[in-house]
Amino acid sequence: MSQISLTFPDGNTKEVPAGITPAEIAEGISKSLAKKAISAQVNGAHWDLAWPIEEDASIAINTMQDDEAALELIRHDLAHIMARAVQELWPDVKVTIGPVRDHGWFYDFDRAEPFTPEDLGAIEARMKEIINARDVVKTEVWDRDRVRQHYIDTNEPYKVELLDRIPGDEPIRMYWHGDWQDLCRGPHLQHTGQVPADAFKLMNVAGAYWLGDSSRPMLQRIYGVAFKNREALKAHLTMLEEAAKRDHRRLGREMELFHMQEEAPGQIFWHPNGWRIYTTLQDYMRRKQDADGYVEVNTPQVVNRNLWEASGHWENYQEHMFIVEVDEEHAREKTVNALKPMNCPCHVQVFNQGLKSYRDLPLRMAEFGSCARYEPSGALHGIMRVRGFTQDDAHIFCSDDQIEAETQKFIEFLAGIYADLGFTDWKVKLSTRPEKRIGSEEEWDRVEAALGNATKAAGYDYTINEGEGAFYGPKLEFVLTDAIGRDWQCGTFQVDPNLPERLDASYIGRDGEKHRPVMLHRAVVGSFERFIGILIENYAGKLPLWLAPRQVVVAAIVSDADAYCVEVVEKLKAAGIRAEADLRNEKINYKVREHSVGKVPYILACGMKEVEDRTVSTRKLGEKQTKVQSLDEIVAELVAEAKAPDQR
RNA sequence: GCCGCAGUAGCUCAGUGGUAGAGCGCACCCUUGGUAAGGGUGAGGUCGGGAGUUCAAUCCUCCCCUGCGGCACCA
Repeated sequence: MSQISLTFPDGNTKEVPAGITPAEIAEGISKSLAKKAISAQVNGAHWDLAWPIEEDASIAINTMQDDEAALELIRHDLAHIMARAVQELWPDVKVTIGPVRDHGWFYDFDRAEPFTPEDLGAIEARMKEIINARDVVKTEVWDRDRVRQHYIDTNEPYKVELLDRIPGDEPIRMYWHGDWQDLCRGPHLQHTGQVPADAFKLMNVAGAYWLGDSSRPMLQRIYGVAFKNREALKAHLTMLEEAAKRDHRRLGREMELFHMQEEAPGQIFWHPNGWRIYTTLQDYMRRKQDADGYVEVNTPQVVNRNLWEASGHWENYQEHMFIVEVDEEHAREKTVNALKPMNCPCHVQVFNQGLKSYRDLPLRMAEFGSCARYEPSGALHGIMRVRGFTQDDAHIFCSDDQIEAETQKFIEFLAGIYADLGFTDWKVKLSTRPEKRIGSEEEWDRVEAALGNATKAAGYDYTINEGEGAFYGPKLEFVLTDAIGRDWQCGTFQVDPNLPERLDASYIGRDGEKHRPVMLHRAVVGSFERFIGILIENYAGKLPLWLAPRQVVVAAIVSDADAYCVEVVEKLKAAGIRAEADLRNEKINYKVREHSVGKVPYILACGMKEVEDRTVSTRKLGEKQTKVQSLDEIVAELVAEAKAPDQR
């Protein structure tokens, strides 16, 4: 038998017979390691203890102390255990796939009846029985035809299809625990009892298309979460509760920011508090844009079909457009219009007025453009995904050789805004040429390189989103990570030579000839509606003072202090602070609680002591202790803190 | 759009084949209270919309709308 050389984590090497398994290696090291071992890393790959090693390799034995390997195995095996439990309870259910994901796993089933919450309880109970049975996991490599015949015989059509999708040269592994069998690439634990029985939970059932394809059957997906121990599971469930508390739909109600109702699905009724956030953010963006060389325009909402046909939207985007037909009294035919889903065609119309010179470029045309898109009903989500929204949109008309410089300028612009708004953790993705595209390979090469180079020049790294660009050009996407680790794609930057062509935009070059400009579509926050939702959730409603709709409530402790409270409010208002008095016949405890729930950043309480000393008792949101300050002191402090970041 | 679940007072929710309840909020009264809910009284609902079954429907059936969780979508 041939020998192979294994390298251990400590750098030692050992000659062993080819075909040795990690289980045997662990056994050779120590009895206790053999007992604790759960899997191995072989040349960096996650390796089942039972898989033979046939060539020279580096090897490390994993135990339950190795979090990544342990969680992977626990979650993966739970997917199989759940599938087995389901088939034991309902033998006619067809199994499909069940990958590890996020904090757990999911498994998709084909079953005529929907799973109910009671079913989930039954499945969970059955899973615990399987775990307690400590069934040994067995593995065998089968040849392809045998697997296919097996799944034809057992009437598992999805497995047959999966089998056919496995590349021809990969070994096909069959696993068992108990009598239950599955096709799976592994690795696995050694027996079901290694899975902690009290550290998982089935969360919910949802529909999911087979292979993610909306033309394929809808399956039922059961989601589960799993951890190494019960404490970790509990911590996760607590985290979910905390996340639910910062849900912008809930905070939107508690802070009286907005509401939505069924007469206008996907559109927002902004209340005074919410609209204050909106206009504050928009004012800030306008100042930033003005300072960065943009000109602001405003264009029509309802635009005739002719323009959408010329731009290509009528052909490619019509299903997402609100169509407005108007019977004009004297017209022979109805005129057909659409609410604009995007601003770009209108901006080209502005550009096309009058002859443009190369001296006018780059022309940075901005609009807080109100758009309407008929989003699929299932996509709507609070104020994050809506049918009526306003973008911080702009189009930069420029020549080819200005693309790179404009890209870099934009990234620097965006970075400053994200920092001002409290987001320092964000990344750049470069989406490259898709399969269906226009333009030459040389053009794509050049423009993709321009975007990549500009990103680096601005001081940022990027990852590639292969094939995710628009059909007319590549794009950059800016994804920010919020306070609880969720990613949101907000900023975008797209190179578009297509629309100027379609809408016949041109400028006169230095050579006196007509040239075609390129358009750079760009946005920083994306839609104000969605971005405000992100801000609310990121800050859990505790917005920085400059964005907070109600900045200060002056609360009377006794009614004899009412007049003084009003005086304090007037003084704050005169200094530009958004302040109101709370003179209601309630105890200070009640007022403090209510305004804390309403996320008011500062409560200034005033009783007779404050009246006599002309002071206030300041309580900052989220803090328990209070501070007695003179009127002048608190006004000065608040004025300083309430300044927008660009005005400090 | 697809699968599943849900829709009862402003909010959170309970409930029943015989025209409905709680807590909070709201109004009024008492209380003037020192930093996260003081007490009392009262008002408030076409039980999402439509059709059907029934002597009778908020409750059962069907259709629609909206929301929620996913999936798909996000030229």
